[in-house]
Amino acid sequence: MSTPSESRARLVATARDLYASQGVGATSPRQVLAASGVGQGSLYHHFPAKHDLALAAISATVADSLSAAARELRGERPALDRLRAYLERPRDTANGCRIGRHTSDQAVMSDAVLAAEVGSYFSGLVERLTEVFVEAGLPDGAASDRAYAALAIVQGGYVLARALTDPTAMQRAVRGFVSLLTSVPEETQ
Amino acid sequence: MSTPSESRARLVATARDLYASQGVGATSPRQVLAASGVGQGSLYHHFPAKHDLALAAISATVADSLSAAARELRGERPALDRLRAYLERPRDTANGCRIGRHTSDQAVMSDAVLAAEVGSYFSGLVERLTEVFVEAGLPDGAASDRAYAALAIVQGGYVLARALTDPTAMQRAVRGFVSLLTSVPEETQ
DNA sequence: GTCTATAACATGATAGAC
DNA sequence: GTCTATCATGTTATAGAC
Repeated sequence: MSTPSESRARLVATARDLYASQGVGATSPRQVLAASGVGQGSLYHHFPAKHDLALAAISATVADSLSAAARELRGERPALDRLRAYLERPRDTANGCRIGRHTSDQAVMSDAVLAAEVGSYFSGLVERLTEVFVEAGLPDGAASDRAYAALAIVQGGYVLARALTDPTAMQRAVRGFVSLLTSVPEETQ
Repeated sequence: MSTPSESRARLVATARDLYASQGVGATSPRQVLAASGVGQGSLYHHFPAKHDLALAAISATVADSLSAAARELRGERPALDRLRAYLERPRDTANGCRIGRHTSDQAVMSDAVLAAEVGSYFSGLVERLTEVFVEAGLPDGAASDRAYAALAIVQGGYVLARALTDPTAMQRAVRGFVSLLTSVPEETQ
């Protein structure tokens, strides 16, 4: 950030897009160059190695996605309404989760720094979701389990939608989960 | 299958292992050669292109996993007991789902034949799971939604366990889901 | 059916001028 | 900070002998 150059910003933005649609391992520095219109020398000036570009792109996406989720999950409405809105929000099922997809990407998971970045996204989400279930009246242990389940529904929904090339797969999974949540008797909520 | 050679079988077995731990895109033919101990000429004799080896390996894994799941999900015990056993079965959370992980693998998803193979795995599982929920007394629509949810829990559980490098993440997600299933009043089951 | 050699190209990165 | 040129290595095959 010493010199917030235009090229650097374009490289990161382009990398984020390509990583979202192709993954990190399948995206070469050359592809980022071509798509961003920036020259070869610039890339290696700002990002000495592929790792550095990946770190900049992934951590920016993690930060954006985490703060968006935090915004959605707090608010005035009842806790379970916010949760439901979060689960039912439209998602880019064609590409899968921008962060979650990296769990199958060797280029990310074999790099301890990048893998930690992915981990921080999910531990952040687990925290937010657990808070919501605690606010809804669940004891800590049950709230935590349910937070993991809610997150798994979303991540698994992406997998199903991609595998079946059917965006409604995500909606069905969410509906199947939400219908259980809302039909549970008050005292066990 | 015209000539069931030893080399061919070893190549497929090695490819299946490497695909499970690294993905398809990140696994080069050379790596398969080295790990299998087979020579270069043999590979390209049996599998003219990388696609052909990938198809053989993926379809074998799909067939195995599907028939294992079908075996687990039918039987004498009550439907929801079988479902619960299926969800709680130990899984290789270190590597993720052997098939599900391919939904983030460009080498697989950009190849229509390989992508269809992945799709057939999930549509098969959805069918089996829907049957179980129908048997448990749910109307068709709700049974289908719940099948998608159950599958998403498993696939999402893999993603969480990998991201957090914590095998218990899968168990928590499953527990959060199963606790909802079993606390729902009889008439809505 | 298996071997060795090698081709054609992409990848990740460096060198040095401007 | 950006450019062009180039490099060593890996990848996906092909060729042709055995």
